[in-house]
Amino acid sequence: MLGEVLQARLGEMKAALAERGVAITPRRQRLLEVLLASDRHPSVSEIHEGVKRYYPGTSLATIYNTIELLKETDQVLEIEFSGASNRYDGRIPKSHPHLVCEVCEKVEDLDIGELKDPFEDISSSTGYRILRRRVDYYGVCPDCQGNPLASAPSENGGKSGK
Amino acid sequence: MLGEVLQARLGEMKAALAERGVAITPRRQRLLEVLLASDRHPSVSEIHEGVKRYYPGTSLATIYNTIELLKETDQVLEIEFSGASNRYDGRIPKSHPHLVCEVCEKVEDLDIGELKDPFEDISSSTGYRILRRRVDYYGVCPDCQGNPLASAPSENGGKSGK
DNA sequence: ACAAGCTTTTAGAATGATTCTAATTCGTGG
DNA sequence: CCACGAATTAGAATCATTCTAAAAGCTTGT
Repeated sequence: MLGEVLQARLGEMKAALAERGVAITPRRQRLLEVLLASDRHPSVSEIHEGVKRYYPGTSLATIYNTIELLKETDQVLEIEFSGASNRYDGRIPKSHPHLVCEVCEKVEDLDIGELKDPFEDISSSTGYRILRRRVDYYGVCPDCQGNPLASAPSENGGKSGK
Repeated sequence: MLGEVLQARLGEMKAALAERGVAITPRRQRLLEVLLASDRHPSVSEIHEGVKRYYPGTSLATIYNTIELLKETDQVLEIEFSGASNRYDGRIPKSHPHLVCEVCEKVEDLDIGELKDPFEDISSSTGYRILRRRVDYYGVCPDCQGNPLASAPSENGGKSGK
């Protein structure tokens, strides 16, 4: 179960998709729930695993397709990485800062009281039409500082080794 | 020719590499010059092209290898993209904000008077050891707002279509 | 000049995330 | 029950990046 804040988000996402003219199929419903259930900023393959637990035959392409729809409707925030899988935030789809551990690849929300969003300033001083912002801090989380391999997601110490 | 500020940077980069114990080979010298000569935040393949003009047989692997050395010595800032090539800033290797045009894939430095770098604050409030920061704004540059295809780097409108 | 032992470079294969394609299946309205 | 568009699938294709093994280049000591 999701809790009422997340239930509200689920409703928003479904409404946005419906508005866009696409069906909320069982797989998509499940995908949204998996996305919202985790605060880990899941990757496509983590979401795939979660959906497959209910709908075993589900193809990866379905996850990519639906994520694309969510991006188009501004219902998910994509956090891109070049050497590893992208990560997704369905709980808070608008730009906000993250903390990324380079050892265990954890991605956390960083709560700092609205750092004076200079969207408008930047837009007017540069002439750009600003669509989104990325503010992320990269480092080593407390858990990984003592035992660098303890929380590693794979046998190679956390580097995805694309 | 590079101008004296960039000459100084070139010297720093070479010193850092030498300190690290690697040779400044002709190819590497040229690579550094190519990297510094452009304010376009070149990709690996752009750098490759620039080096090949002087040393035609140069392999892509050499560029990747040397970029890796520069990263290890904090002499280049890597700006990662998941659906396109990474971009590199050799002129200002420490974290600083950028403006990214999603149409023509231009990457520009954004000069806003040091936005109160909260490295220490974040470090102490979260326990993370912060290594670097990413602050980038994504949008559409003035050139691309009128004629969306005019500045497209490829025939598909700027999407690299990985 | 030569050989040993290093670093650098190379070509090509391997990897892995993402996207594309064509075919199949599903669901709904008639 | 059928037709039609949307959703889904398996697998191929793409592309940046990394890896590997071999070849080439330097440097030092003789």
